[in-house]
This record gives sequence, structure tokens and C-alpha cells, in this order.
Amino acid sequence: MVSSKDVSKSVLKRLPGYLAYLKNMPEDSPSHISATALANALGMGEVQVRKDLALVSDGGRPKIGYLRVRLIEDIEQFLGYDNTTDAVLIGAGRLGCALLDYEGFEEYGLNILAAFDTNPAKVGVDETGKPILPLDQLSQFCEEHKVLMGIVTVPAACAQSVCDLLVENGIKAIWNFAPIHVDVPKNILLQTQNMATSLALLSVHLQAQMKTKE
Amino acid sequence: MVSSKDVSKSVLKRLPGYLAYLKNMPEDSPSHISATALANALGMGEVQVRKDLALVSDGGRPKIGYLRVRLIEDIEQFLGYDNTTDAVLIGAGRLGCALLDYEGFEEYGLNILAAFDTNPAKVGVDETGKPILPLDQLSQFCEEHKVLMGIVTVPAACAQSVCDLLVENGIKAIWNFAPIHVDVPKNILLQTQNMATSLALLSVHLQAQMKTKE
DNA sequence: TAGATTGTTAATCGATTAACAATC
DNA sequence: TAGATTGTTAATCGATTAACAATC
Repeated sequence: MVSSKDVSKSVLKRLPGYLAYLKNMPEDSPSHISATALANALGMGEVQVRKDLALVSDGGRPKIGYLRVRLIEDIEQFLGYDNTTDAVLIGAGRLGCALLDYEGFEEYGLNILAAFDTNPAKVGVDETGKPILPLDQLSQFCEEHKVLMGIVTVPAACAQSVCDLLVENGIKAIWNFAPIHVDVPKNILLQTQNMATSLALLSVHLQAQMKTKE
Repeated sequence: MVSSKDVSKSVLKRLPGYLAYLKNMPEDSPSHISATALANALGMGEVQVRKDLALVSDGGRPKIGYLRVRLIEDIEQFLGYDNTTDAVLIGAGRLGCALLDYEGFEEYGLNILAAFDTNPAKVGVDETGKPILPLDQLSQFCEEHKVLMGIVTVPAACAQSVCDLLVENGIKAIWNFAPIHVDVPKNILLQTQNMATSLALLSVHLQAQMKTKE
């Protein structure tokens, strides 16, 4: 409940899963849900779920569980989804545009204001009406809108320089989709969305599978 | 080196990072690299890197380090990137098509053969010439090509049924991009590419940042 | 040889799980 | 009351880190 406790990274990674499940429950479900029920539904340990929920909400009542709508609110508040974060996106390629147009981010309080690209042919307005601007307007834009988050969807070769540029312009958190290691000052949070990591897990699993089959 | 040791998930997650760094080194770099040097470059603990490398390669020599090209090979082999995995993709929306056309997957031994969609308007051939087929041809296609991996880029509401369908058709590993929990038999590996997870980490960090600033 | 680097064995740390008391 | 569920305190487990011996 009280914010700056020992919030481990692993807890933060599990919370979105609970949230998605709770939000996707049918309308006619019971108004309350227990940590046990949630754990079973997601195939997790019940003690872990109970502990995680206790961290974000004090609405748990013995014998009854948590009021679902209340629990959703508490998780959202804990994750900061209740107040909107403005972001800029750099690199209006296919992936960049897919993210720019994705409406689901609203749910997480993320609002991508605009994309930036060095290619003049890309400049304009995209399918859903969001602006794509030339990269040299980034600086002014960030200052004007007090942007704190940057999303990087440029090729690997440009990723480092784009991140540097974002940091120079006051960005505090970077969501990087380029499959490469970039260095940032340590007060900046860099989260690399690593597809390669997922692929590695899948690939190794398939290999093992093949071996046992043979 | 020998495969089925105690290969923890966390090691697997770090290996792609080493690989990307090694492959992106300039041509004129020294032919050998030490675990120490690699650790420093990536901002990691040197003991951890050394241990990870020892797991995948026995090419490390005291005082000299690892021959870079050899180390790259060893990591790729360990991760199974050396033999190609064929995959099908379900859901030819914006994200789906972005993945379908992404050429970088080749590097990881992943080959997306075709996309499938229920929308007849999507059926045909995409920008890079990859086929988009009607979903009812999935079964035949999987059997014909002995596909083991499925990539799911459908809306959350369809994700479960699509995963069920994939499992029915012999898929052993699923890469799920839908932001929702799905259940699969426990011999099937499900890897959910959770954007929400990354967003949670970024969001919480920004919140904390704001608080300290005030 | 001396020093850098390796691989390994032991110690620490953190997160998960188990056991239990408290409560409606 | 009895039983389900909560939150908490203690034990276990696994991964990371530290210390050290081996090697070129």
C-alpha cells in the first residue's frame, strides 16, 4: 500500500497479469475474488498472489476476498496507470506506426503524442491522425509538452544516438525496441523490449523437445 | 557446453544480449574478447558473464579470453539459432504484418512461413511477398510443413481460441503478443510477449521520479 | 616468471514457499 | 461456531557474488 517499500521487480512484472485477468472477467462474475481463486485461474502459487495483492491493496477481507473493482483500481494506482504519461516515439517504421496507432495503451495511462523520423517522406499524419514530425523538431516538442518517456523503434545502428538525444532532451524513461545494448546515465530507466530474449527461450525449448522425441 | 544441465531461465535471457553485442562489434576489433571486457561493455558483473560463457563454450583461454567468432558460434548453437525454426503467424493486423515482414528474425533462425487471418480482405500476399492465408487452411498447412511454432497477434478476445487451435495442430511453442493470460497444456511452451510488463516498470519508475522531484 | 584470465567451490543475498496466527 | 480467507513470520530454495586455485 504505502509506496516505497521493497517493491521487487518481479512483483511489478506479475501485477499487470492480475490486472488483465481482473479486467477481462465477465460482467456477471461475483463482485468479490480471493487471492486463491486468482492464483488458480492464472496457474500461480496462492501465497505469492496473496502477498502481491497485499502489497498494493488493503481491501482484502478474510472469508470474502477482494472487491474486484476496488482491486483493479488499487493495482492501477500502484502502477501509475491512473495518471497519464505522455510519450514520444522515434522511428516511424512499421513497428513504430503499429505502436503509434495501438489504442490499447490508453488503458495503461500511456499517451503517445507524436512520432519523429528523419525521413521527410514519413512526415505528416498517420492513419489515426497522429502527427509524424521531422526529428529536428524533437527538442522543441519535448520542452513544450514536458515529455518524460521516449519509445525507440529505430534500427539497431541508430539506437544509441537516438537514446542520447532523448536523454539530452529531458527524457527520464526509455522503452527501447531496438535489439541492441545501449548505454544511458544511471538515473534514466532503460527498458529494452527484447524480442530476442523471448525467442531464445522458445528456441531452446523447441530444441529440447526435438531431442526427447528422437 | 553439454546441453541439459541446470540451464536457468535467467541465463537464457542474458545470452541474447552477449550475442548482439559480439555481433555488433566493429570489424577492426581484436579477435579475442575476455569475459571481463564483455561484462564492462554491458555494465554487468564479470563473474556472472564468465559463468554464463563457460556454460555455452569451452573456448575460453586464461590470459587470452574467447575467440570472438567462435564464441558467437557457440552461443548461437546453444540457443538453437543455427538450425531454422519454421513458424506460422495468426492475425495479420498491423503488428502481425510488422513481424511477418521483419527480416531480423533470420538471424535467430526463425522463419515465418505464412500468416493466417479470418478476414478475407487480408488474404493474399503482403508487402514482402509472404502469403496471408485464410485461417481454415491452418490445419493443412501445419501438417504439410511440420510447423512447431506459432506466433499469436490477434486481439485479446480471440487469443485463447487461437492458442487452442494451434495446440490442436501440433504446435509445441507459442509466442503470444495478445495482452492476456491464456492456458495451454503444460508440455507446450507459452511465451507471452508482455508489453504491459515493460510499461509497468517504466510507469512505476516515472512515478517514483516525480515524487522525489517534488 | 608475473600477471591476466579462466573455471570452480563456498558464502551471500533475495525471492519464493511453507507454516501459522488472526479475523470475519 | 466452524471454515475460509487473510496477513505475517520463519524456512527453503535458487541465483548471484565473492574467494580461490589453475593455467597460459
